[in-house]
Amino acid sequence: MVSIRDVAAHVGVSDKTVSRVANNEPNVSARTKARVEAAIATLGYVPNMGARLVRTNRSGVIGLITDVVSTTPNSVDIIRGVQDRVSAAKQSLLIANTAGASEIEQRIWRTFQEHRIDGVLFATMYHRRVSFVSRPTMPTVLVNCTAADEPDMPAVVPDDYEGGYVATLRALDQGHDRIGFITLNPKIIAAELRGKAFVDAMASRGVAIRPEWVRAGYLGAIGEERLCAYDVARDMLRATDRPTALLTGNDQIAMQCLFAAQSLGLRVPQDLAIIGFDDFQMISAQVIPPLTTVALPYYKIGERAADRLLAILAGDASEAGVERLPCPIVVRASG
Amino acid sequence: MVSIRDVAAHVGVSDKTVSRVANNEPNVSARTKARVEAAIATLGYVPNMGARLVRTNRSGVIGLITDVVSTTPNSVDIIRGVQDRVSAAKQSLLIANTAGASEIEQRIWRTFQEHRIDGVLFATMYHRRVSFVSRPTMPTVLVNCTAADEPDMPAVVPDDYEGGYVATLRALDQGHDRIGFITLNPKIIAAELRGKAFVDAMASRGVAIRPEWVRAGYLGAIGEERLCAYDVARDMLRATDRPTALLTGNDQIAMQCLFAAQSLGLRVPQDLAIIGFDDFQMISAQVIPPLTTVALPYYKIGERAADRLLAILAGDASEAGVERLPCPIVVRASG
DNA sequence: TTGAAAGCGCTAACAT
DNA sequence: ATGTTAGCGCTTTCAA
Repeated sequence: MVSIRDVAAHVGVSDKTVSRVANNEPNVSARTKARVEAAIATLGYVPNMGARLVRTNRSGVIGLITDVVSTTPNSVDIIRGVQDRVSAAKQSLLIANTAGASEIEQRIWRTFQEHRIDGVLFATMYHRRVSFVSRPTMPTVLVNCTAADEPDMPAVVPDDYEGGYVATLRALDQGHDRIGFITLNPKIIAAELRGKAFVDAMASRGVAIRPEWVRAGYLGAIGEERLCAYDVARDMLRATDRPTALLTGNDQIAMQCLFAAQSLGLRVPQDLAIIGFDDFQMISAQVIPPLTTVALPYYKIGERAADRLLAILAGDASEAGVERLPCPIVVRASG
Repeated sequence: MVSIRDVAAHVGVSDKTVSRVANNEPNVSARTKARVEAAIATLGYVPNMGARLVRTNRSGVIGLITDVVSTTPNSVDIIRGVQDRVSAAKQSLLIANTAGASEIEQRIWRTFQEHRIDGVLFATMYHRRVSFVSRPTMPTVLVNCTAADEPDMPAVVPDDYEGGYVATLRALDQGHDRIGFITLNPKIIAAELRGKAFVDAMASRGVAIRPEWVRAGYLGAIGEERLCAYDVARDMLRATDRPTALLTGNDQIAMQCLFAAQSLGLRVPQDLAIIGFDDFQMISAQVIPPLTTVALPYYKIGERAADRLLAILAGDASEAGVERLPCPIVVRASG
């Protein structure tokens, strides 16, 4: 590989001059600069980040840890958002995932140290609280999660409360007063927040909540749940005394509600309004009828998290605490 | 950061001895080795890959380029497969995506060179042919794609022909002889291969193909297609002379067929069998009824691609050519 | 504006 | 079995 020295020799200047040009430093005459740039181009010189790291102790690399599980491929948008911002800042992204196992997590932290990562983004695939075995030694921003023990740790999460509120208001504004809610596993933070928002929003309009119309769409513990929304929805909708609108914990639940409604001869949205959550477009946009749903702003979450980490690396001390991003409602045809 | 020299001083040996221990090289007495290891642990020494790279010209990093587009988040499994194999080999993964834009692709190749990547995996999110602006300078394995100009370039792709054949046989074996096919954009390689398989499999049993029952489920050019399978399926199924089984280009098409069937009062699979493709579980497993579908072996594709690249890096010259991985059929309830 | 010297953390190639 | 010397490609520091 051609090194800075080859370029220097080719032009007849010192290494340092080439270094200056390569790093866009001042104090190089326009003429020299042009000659060096020409040589760089003809020789195909590409700087060696490893060598640079050895001197500067800055790798130009940001690490991204995810806990991705095979069945939840939606939040790749987080990664896209991160990537776009990181590469705009001329940094690179080293990615690793824990697959949920903490021994793997240990290995990853080590790998990151070996590469002298500048900072870390720790992303979870659903909004939850995490606790660290050992506190990360490098600047870290949490993505889609918050730290159980350290509330001040920088984090970017969706505003699930707001999203739940907006969804409920949508149903209310459409004139519904018989509103059901088929939820996620209620132990998940997102479910908790959205549930609270549902209660508050209903109360704000003085509409009563019917407890028998609020049921979980999943069975089983976190990470091992099985979708049962179809049966739950059929059960709820078969009665003559039934809801006319259904809020749901995510688009998969909403999809099963669609099937349930159709199986009972109920037209959506005329006989029953259905509102999804997540805006997982592969489902929400392609189901019949397409879903009105609340979007989880994954791409923006990734962007913000990356920007905040970059700010911290640039020495901005003000970047502490949890940031909540709004969840805009996407109106399609289902409710 | 603590360096090899600190460890050496702490134990009272030379740098090189510590280096030997850190790299598991022979010719260190058990006693010295133990003492060095103890010092490494207490001082918290972590080797600096950058420095190592400068000497050895091996970064221990593999680059993964994807062309991921926001609407197709399924093939993340490729990434998981790659990651698992790469980290098993104690290498790291640098990820970047082109978002389809070739100027970005240029920048990425450069970034990879800056980090003196050992090798590259070039992954596409749907099976297609790619052509390179400039031939990659480092060892490369193609993932889910083949090179337009260089048939010998190592590549790992799904065996779409086999998958299409198996799907057709499934319908045939269930006793159907009125089989329709709602396809992907026919310009996509996968569609072409599966289409050929459909023709061949039907011929192998002497069952005639009805051209009016073979129609595209998408409208528009590659990358901008709009799903129209619902309308197409309804059109096909409304006639008295209608197919009793529907093969589909992917699970989204199959899902829309499900809605179409239900809207016409057709029961699946009793009145109409539907077979998906991809086994995108978020849909295939959660639709009512769950889909019988052909699985795209994304995880395995990732694993194999990584293994082949690692083999090449280890000096194995035999790793050339395209490898096709079987697409197993996953039998659920729809057909 | 430019360059010379030194050294970052590590390992290759030799000694010993 | 262990150590010495040199140098990878780069930047820092200081001098010219």
